[in-house]
Amino acid sequence: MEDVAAYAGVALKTVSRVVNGEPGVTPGTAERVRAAIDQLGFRRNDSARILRKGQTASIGLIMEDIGNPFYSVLSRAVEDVAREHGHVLFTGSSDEDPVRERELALAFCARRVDGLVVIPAADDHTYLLPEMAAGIATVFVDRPARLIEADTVLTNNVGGARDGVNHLIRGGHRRIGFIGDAPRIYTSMLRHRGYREAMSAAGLRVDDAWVTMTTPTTDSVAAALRQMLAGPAPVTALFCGNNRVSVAALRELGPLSATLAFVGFDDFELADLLTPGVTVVAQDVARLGRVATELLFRRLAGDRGPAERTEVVTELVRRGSGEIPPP
Amino acid sequence: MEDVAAYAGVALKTVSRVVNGEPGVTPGTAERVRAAIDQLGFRRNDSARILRKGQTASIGLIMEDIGNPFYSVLSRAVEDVAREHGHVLFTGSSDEDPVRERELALAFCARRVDGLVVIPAADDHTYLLPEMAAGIATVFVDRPARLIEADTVLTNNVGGARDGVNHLIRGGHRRIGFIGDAPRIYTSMLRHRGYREAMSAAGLRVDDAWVTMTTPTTDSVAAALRQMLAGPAPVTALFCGNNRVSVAALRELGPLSATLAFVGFDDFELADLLTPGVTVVAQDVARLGRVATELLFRRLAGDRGPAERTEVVTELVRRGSGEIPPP
DNA sequence: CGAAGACTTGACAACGCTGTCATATAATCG
DNA sequence: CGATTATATGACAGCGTTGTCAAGTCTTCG
Repeated sequence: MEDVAAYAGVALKTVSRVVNGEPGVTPGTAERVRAAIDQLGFRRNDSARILRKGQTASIGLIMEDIGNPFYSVLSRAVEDVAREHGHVLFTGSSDEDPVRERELALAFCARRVDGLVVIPAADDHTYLLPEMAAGIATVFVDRPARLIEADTVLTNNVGGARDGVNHLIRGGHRRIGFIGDAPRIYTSMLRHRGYREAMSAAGLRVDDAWVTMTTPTTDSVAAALRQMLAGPAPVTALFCGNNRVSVAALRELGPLSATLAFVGFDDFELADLLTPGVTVVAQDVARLGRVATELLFRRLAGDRGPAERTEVVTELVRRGSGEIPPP
Repeated sequence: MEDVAAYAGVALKTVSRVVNGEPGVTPGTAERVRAAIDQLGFRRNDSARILRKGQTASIGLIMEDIGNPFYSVLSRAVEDVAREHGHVLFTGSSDEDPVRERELALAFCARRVDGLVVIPAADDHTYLLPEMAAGIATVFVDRPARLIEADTVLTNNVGGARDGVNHLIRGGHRRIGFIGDAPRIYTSMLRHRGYREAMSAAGLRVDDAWVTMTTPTTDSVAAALRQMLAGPAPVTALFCGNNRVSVAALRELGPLSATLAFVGFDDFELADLLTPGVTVVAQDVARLGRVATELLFRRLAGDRGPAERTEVVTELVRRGSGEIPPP
């Protein structure tokens, strides 16, 4: 900037004014400065600007895995809102590892992001308290913060699962299986609860052999299916707790999927192309990201109200697999 | 940091030493400083550090749309390599818009990222020359840079498309259709070339009605299919230029997909679950991202060789749809 | 024509950190 | 025990901006 100033024969500050479009510079002078900038290929160093202003115009997003379509769609929604506010976006994948989540969060905070959107993996977020006290706005998405008060945007997990299971019950099913992700995962736990609630509200018994909750692998899902389909009273319908589980189960079921009624939590691409089409409880992932990020920017704009908790509703999308009648 | 120093009764510089784990601090002093840090909730301000050191330990990734699984997988690979090198990652979606790509690139550069991984949309990248001259390493992925010399990592598009079409030809097909994305897109253009090459190498004629290249929409793909399946000599096989086109075509084909041989460029989730399973020319997207980012860090480590151009090979994955014989 | 006001421009400090170099203290050795 | 060396600590400048305030120039109007 000093070089530009010298080249244009003005003071440093005048260059700063031109660069930032501040008023009070004669058109002629401004033109000379711009020419010098072009000539010298000058670009403002935002690091210095950030240091001086204390505002980075950036936010951080921490999720489980950006490679997973669920999070990538969410990520895009967050990016769009950030962009509307002139912010750029840091992204990081925690792989469900609390240590890594913390590392990422602190790395972003050290870079003085203005705010943080977190899909939490940790079960203790007190490590964020000093950062939040220091003014870094934080919104939690998809799962709530643990041990601290914070803004949260969630899907209606219990209600959605209940809707899905009720759909099967209305179809005449009485023996319905459930395969979910590991129970320590918040959404997994709630969807399981929704399943139990729907069953018990309909006066239906749940056999232990019908329920499996674990990180889904080919083997674990195959075992779960064997277990619930064996014996004299096999399940006639299956509810899956998320899209990874659904896909694994459908893969394992193979041709059997034509006769076993199926509903999954989470929509996924091509669900409509399979035969039969896969009935799902769809979450509006983009909306989740959008709502959360808009809340974040409301905070950044100065909203100091108490922590908010928003729920985004789900939608039952019927495609055929949920409408298979019991044998 | 000054507060911490005062609290611990040492000089600023000593705090700096402790924070950075520099040698030459008595254990007792270090302990006192650490206590003060905890007490005051101090966190180093990386903005200042960056300004001082001139190194941001961050890289930027610009792609078409992080919400698209292709890019999100790539993004994850880039993130992993960045992490191995202790860098954080900015991401941004250009939506194929040259202006937006440029804005993002310059925004990242202004924040003084150490390097840039770009999946280009623009057809002129000279705007990056000053930045590259200023030392920002840049690697282009999936498509080459335009009008400048730069490191590039590409998929073997022509060869992959040729392989896919040859597979159909070996299956006995002589009338093979092609639906690709808009011809201005680099990969689209090359895959089209591969299709033409394979056909002409086999001495097969290509009817104009068999080829459509445009941004895929439900309507455009439906029209393309109608056109190539009408008349006395309809195509007996179809090759699609990317996964979006493939999915749209499969959706439009419906039950017809059981009789029309099909191969698509790009793998996609659940391709194995459809009936028949979808044969694809798979690119190793994660590898693409990994190779590119490793190249970037080689540059950052000081490698000043001439611009490199690497190709990543494709793999034909047979699942059934490509093995349907001609009627 | 002189004073008040409006506008343009510039000098300088400060943001929070790290690198350099100087100084004070402790350890080592002939 | 004094001289030398190793070690621990601190003072200070400077990274490239922007905010503050003062100074200079040009209008305007009584």
